[in-house]
Amino acid sequence: MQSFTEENYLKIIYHLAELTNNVQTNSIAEKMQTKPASVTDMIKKLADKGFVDYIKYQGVTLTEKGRNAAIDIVRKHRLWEVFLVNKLNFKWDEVHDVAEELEHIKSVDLIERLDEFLGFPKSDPHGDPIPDKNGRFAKNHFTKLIELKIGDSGTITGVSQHSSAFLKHLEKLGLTLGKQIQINDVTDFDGSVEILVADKQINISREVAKHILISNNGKN
Amino acid sequence: MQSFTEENYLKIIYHLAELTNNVQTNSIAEKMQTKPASVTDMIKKLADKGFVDYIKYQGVTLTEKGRNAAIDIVRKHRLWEVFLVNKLNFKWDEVHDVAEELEHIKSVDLIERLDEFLGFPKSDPHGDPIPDKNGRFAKNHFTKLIELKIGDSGTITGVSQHSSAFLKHLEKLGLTLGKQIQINDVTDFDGSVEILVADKQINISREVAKHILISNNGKN
DNA sequence: AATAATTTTTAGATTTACCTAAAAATAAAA
DNA sequence: TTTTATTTTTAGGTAAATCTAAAAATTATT
Ligand SMILES: [Mn+2]
Ligand SMILES: [Mn+2]
Ligand SMILES: [Mn+2]
Ligand SMILES: [Mn+2]
Repeated sequence: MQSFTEENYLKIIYHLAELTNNVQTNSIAEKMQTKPASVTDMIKKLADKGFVDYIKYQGVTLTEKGRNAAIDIVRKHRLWEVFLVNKLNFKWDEVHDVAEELEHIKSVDLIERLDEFLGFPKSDPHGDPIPDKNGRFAKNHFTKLIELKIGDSGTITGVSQHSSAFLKHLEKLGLTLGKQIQINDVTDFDGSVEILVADKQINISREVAKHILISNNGKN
Repeated sequence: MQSFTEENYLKIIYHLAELTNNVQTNSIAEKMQTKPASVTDMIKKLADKGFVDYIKYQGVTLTEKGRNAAIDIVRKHRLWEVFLVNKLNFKWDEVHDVAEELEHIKSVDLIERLDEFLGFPKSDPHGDPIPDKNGRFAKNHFTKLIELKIGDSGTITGVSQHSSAFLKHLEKLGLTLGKQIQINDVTDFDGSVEILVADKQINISREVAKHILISNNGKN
C-alpha cells in the first residue's frame, strides 16, 4: 500500500513518461512543487519498493508494478471527474482539484461501483481516456488544432491543458468537447487561427490553438 | 484548516462528549487506537488552535469552534454513507470504512452538491441524523430495544453499534431500519428477547437488543 | 490519612516528508 | 579538451505524529 505522497509521485512520473521515457529529477520536482533533493529521497524509496527503476544521475522509469499503480490512480482521478460533472453538475474547469483528493481514496470496491454507476465511461470531461479495471485503455490519437491547415475540419475531443483559466476561456468561446470546427484562416502576424464553430467565425490565439485536440479530421 | 489527523481527533472527542461532557485522555487514545502520550501531544495542539478547552489532568471539552468543525466532519461522513448505500448499492455494513476516508475531502462546494444530489437526506443508513450545512440537526430520541417491556412495540430507527459483524447479523435476522417490532417475551435465564418482526417470532440476545434503537414506541 | 491503583503528563526517540547548502556528476560551451 | 553551466545527489536539519519508559498527579481503597 502506497502513501498519499507516493501515489502523487507515481502519477506525475507516469504523466512525464508519456513525453520522455526517462524522467528527470528536476521535472518531477517542478510538477510536485518541491525541491530536487526531496525528489531524490522519494525516488530511492520508490525504487526500494519496486515501483521505479533508478540509476543515479540517469533519471527514473516506471516498472510494471509502478505503471499499474499509476494507471490505477489516473483511472480514479478521471472517474471522479466524470462523477462530479455528470452527477453533481460541476463545470469541467472546477473538478480537477477535488479529483486530486478523491483519487487517493482506497477501495477497489468503491471505484468499481462508481464506474458502473457512471455507465463505464470511456473518457473524462476533458476528453482523456479512462482505463478500465484492468488498466487497459485506447490511447487517444489526436491532432493539435494548431497543426491543421486551412480548410481542414474535425471535432474537438480533448484539451492538453487543464487549468481553470484555459477551460473557462474555451467555454466562453463555445469550444467544448464534441463541437465541429473548420479552419478558415491562419493569421501571418501572430499565428492566431480563424475557425468556424457553430456557424460562427471566431479568432483564437496560437496559444489556445496549441492546446485544443481534434479528432476525425478531414484534411482538405 | 485542520489536518486529516486533527479532524479524526475532533470527531472522536465529539462522539465521546455525547456520553460524558469531560472527555478523558485514555478514552480518546482507545478510540484513536493510539497511546495516551500521543493524545496529550495532540490535545495541546488542538487547545492552541482553539478547538478544545484543556486543563491538565482534567480532560478536554470542545469549544464552539471545535464542535462546529466536528459536526462538519460528521455531516460529511453521513452524507457519503448515504451516497454509497443509495447510489452505489453498498450494504449498510460496508460503508463505514470508506466514509472514514471520504469525510476528509475538503470542498464545501462538493458536499453541498452531494447533499442536493441525494435529496437533502435527514438521516444516514444507520439512522443517525445528518446535520444541515449550518450544522443543525434534530437530536434523535430513541429508546433502546432492551429497555422495552413485554407488549411494547415500535419501529427500528437506529443502531448504536456500527461494526460490520453486528449489522450483518441484524440483516440476517431481518432487523433493518423501518421494521415494525413488538416485544413478546423476555427470557429470565439469559435476558434474551423474543420479538415479533414481519409476522415472525425471533429470539435476539441481550447484547443485540442493547444496540437496536426504537422510536415511536407504543407502551403497553 | 496513608497507601495503592489509575490516569495523565513529560522526556527522549523514531519515522516520514520536507528543507537548505554544499559537493559531485553530467552536459554544454568555449 | 578545458571551462562553465546544469542537474543531481549527499549531508545535515526541521516539523508532524507517533512511540516507550519513567515521573507526576489524581482517584480509589484500605
Ligand atoms: Mn484532472
Ligand atoms: Mn481530466
Ligand atoms: Mn459510519
Ligand atoms: Mn453511519
